[in-house]
Amino acid sequence: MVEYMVEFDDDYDTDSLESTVEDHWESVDAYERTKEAHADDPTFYFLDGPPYVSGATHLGTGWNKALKDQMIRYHRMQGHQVTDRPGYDMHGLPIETKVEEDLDFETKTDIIEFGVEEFIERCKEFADHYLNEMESDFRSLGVWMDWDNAYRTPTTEYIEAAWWSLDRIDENGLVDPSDRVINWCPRCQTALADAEVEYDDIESPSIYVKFPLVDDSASLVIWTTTPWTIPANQYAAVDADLQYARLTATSDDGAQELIVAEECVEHVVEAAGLSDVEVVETFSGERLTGEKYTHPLESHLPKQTELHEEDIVHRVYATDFVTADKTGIVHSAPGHGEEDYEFGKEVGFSVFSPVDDTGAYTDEAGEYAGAEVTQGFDDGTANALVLDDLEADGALLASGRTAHRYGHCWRCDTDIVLRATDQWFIRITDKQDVLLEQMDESQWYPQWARDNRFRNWVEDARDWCFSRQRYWGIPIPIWVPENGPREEYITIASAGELAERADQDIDLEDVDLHRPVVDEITITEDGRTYHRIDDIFDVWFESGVASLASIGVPGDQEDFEELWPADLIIEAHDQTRGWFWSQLEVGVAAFDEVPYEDVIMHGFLNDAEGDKMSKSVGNIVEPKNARDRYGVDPTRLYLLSHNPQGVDLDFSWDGIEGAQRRLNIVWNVLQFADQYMSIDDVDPTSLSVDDVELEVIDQWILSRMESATATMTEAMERYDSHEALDAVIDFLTEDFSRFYIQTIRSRVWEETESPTKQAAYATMTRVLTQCARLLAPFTPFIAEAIYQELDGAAETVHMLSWPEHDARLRDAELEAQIETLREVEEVGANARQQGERGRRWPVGRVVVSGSAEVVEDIDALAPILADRLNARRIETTTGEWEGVSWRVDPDMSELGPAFGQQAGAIADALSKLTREEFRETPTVDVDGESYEVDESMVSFVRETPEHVLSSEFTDGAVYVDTDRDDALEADGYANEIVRRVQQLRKELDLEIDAGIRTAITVDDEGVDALLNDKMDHIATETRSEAVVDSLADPAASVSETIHGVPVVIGVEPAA
RNA sequence: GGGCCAAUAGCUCAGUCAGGUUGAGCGCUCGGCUGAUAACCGGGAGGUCCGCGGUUCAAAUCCGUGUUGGCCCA
Repeated sequence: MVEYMVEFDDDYDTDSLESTVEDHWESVDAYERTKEAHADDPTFYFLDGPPYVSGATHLGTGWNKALKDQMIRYHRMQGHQVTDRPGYDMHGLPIETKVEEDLDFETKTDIIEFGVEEFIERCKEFADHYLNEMESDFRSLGVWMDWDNAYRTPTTEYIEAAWWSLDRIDENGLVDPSDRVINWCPRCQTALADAEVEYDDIESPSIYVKFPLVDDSASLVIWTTTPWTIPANQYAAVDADLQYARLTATSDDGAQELIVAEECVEHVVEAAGLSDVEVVETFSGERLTGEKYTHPLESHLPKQTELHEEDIVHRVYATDFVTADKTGIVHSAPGHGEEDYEFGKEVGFSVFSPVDDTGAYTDEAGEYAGAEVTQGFDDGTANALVLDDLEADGALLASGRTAHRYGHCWRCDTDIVLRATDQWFIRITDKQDVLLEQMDESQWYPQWARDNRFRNWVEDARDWCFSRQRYWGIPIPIWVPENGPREEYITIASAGELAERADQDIDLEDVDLHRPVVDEITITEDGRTYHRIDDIFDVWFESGVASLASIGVPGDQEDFEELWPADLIIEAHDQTRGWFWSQLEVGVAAFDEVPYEDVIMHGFLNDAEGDKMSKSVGNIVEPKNARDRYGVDPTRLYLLSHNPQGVDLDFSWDGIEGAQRRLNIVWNVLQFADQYMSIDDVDPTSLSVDDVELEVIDQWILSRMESATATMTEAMERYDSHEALDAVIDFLTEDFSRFYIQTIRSRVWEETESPTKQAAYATMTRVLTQCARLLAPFTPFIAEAIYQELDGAAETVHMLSWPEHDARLRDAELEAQIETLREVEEVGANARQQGERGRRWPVGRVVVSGSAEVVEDIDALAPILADRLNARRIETTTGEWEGVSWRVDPDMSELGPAFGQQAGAIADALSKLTREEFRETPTVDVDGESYEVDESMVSFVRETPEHVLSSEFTDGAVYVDTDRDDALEADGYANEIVRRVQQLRKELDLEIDAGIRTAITVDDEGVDALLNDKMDHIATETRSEAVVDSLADPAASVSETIHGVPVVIGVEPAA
């Protein structure tokens, strides 16, 4: 017996198998050995996209990591030293808000009172906690990454990557301190990136407000859903080319003289309930430009009176953002609207934004100071106060409510406020041509993700506001002069540089560069003292530097030269606008280069109904649920069998169960080989297919394996990994288990040593050990088990190389022959079934008719076919079977082009003909018209003769002759008896090679006589040392009627 | 409101690029086979190829449009 290093159960028990394999990996340091094995190979920089560490992982994250693990393992096996540091995104507002919730905080003030240092410590603890949970989930899915060396955003290493990148971007002249309108969360008191704003339908005021013109008796009518922005109004916008109308009308408030877009008159009349409407004149928007108006709330807003004095304020401007919607005139508040702001800047407005960080009006808002700016209607809020005054002052033409989409903070759901604030920007729009060019340098799988989705996004890109007014993040390394201006800022590229230039002593070994520590550091140069700005980085900027941080840049410039940019990244399609983008932005802004070469963009894992998995719905499947129920390999097989390129996956437990079933077959195949080699005391490592006499079926399975290997390699190279996985699983189940193993059973069941057995063992060993390697990237546990069971020379299968294609073993002709054989077998089985002839009962002959090729193939393989169909003889003929009649089968693909609309009717007529009739007169009459049909437009199908059962296949037909004689009957009865004895052996739980004594009583003289000659055969097949008339006290027995003949069988173990 | 992706058997998916009577696996059902197998083999039932319109002799496939779901954006 061979001593195996690792012992496995006979059954496919994933729990025990996986823990056995894990123990083995640990005991031999399999992961470390694997990396060592590739230490001198060419490098391959795989970059892990860092998942965000808050809350539990769901199986979609598991899918992502399984895909990564699969590619890492594959590239290693292909001879690469693969970078495999996992990453974690640990900073940011989500964690801050969770910690705030834990501490019952309401606002930022609470944090300051609590102490920033302590708060940051809590955030770190929170992040570490979830990091550990996630890591354990990932590891439990068999993912091999460098867990002890993960890159994490709060480390000094990572912070330096961000600092260094910003410094580079600044050198490129793209850093821009600027006040701009941004999304602001009043609760979190910070700017939000566009990506951090979520939209929902809410109800808001919908109001029509009159702006009385100064040099005209009419009023402009504007429409808005944000009454609170009216106190900040500075101008009104129209479209120069749009037609506007002056109308007179009567409302509840009396006579009105109004100006709105001509197309909007009807709408306004209806909304305001106007009567006696008369359009006095129409004119282009151009004519309105320059008109001065009076702010409708001027009496409540001393600041507006002041602004009114400025010539440019409270005038009408022609802009390109006005459409003929609602009134066709837009009230513009540059402090609170992005387009309003951009245009206002061009004209030269000084921005007026009377809203503070908490979302309350400032003193500049006059009597409204302190009121809360929200989208609601509550008493005392800005909207309510403004509405009341507009109405009281007669400026409110109409007021209602409207449901529309409005943004809220992704973390705390607070309605966002658009507001102009001092922020820091990267002017990425300056680089748009480089962005597009570099985007095209990367290869995306699927390609449409790049050419449609991503391009669309990049073309619409806006400048990047990277500053955030929060705590838990990388501090922005910008120091500004104490008394301004902030445009004269300096940037710091590393901790070392900071230590050199700082006024304070900094212990580089020990310093934590987070707030508040870094806030205290000042720099004094040339007589000026600089203080750090309070802001931290947008977390997307952090993720954008991952390609640097994960290889230790800027500290490790050597790796930067050698590895960067990354060879491959793999994330889901939500990252088009996320990490794929933030990386491109940083890469281009800092280095004019895209930081990744290949991108696999996979889909989302949705629930069984196709709906998003979400915590609130409660339909989340966690990795450990799947692992506990079906095991890691089945879960991975299920996930990895799906297209990894852009397509969503609807989760199903049945799918995992199906995967488990397929692996069960793989396991059984291993057990089969293992069992017989053990009985024969054969050491699989001593066998080689080069040293045995291979039979044709052995050659075939080896050829098929090489074909599958080639298919896999080719599919993997274009990242169609699911096709690769399908190929090996298909090979193992369809070809190896269902065909090869079935075919060789009689060869290995023989008790004596034989060359044919050696050939089968050598073949099975070769197939299984190679498949262990082919399975390794996908189902690492069962792959290891197979390898250790049959070889085990290396510590782990995962350190071995991907199988190279062995052309010597390929035989395309033989594969085609067997393909034909299987087709013939299938239709033969079909014919047999029609004849109700069970497979234990042999038939006299099977005739195969078909093309010369089919006949040649079948002749070459006749013994195998005879065995599988249980037929005495296989006959072949290229001619036709006597008595077979033929009818005409029209070919629509030919008739269609030839006869157009008549094709259908012609086909109907043709199908009524026999072949003879057709050949005699190849014409049909349809609607009195006669059509001549060429024979190439039809084919002929067999009419089966009644006494022979037949079935057709592509290139021929199979006829099963069910005539029987005594010899055939004898074989049938013998097979039935053998089968029952085997069943009894099994019931007795005998060793597979144990001897027995068997008693057979047949209560039918004729059949009994027939069986006389078969007793030796029965004895051999059942390992019976003796077949006797009766046993006094059989250990097991069965009494049954076989084809109407009562039979009693008894079995006992041989002495 | 916009961009992208998807919709085919009860379920999960091929087939769509390149038009020619839709396939597989699972499930169901009937039968067969079995000393590797909780496995396997064969037959059968099961389809408005999401709807509508167009192009064409011919559309699951191409075009237009709508619906539903997903991702992203506004």
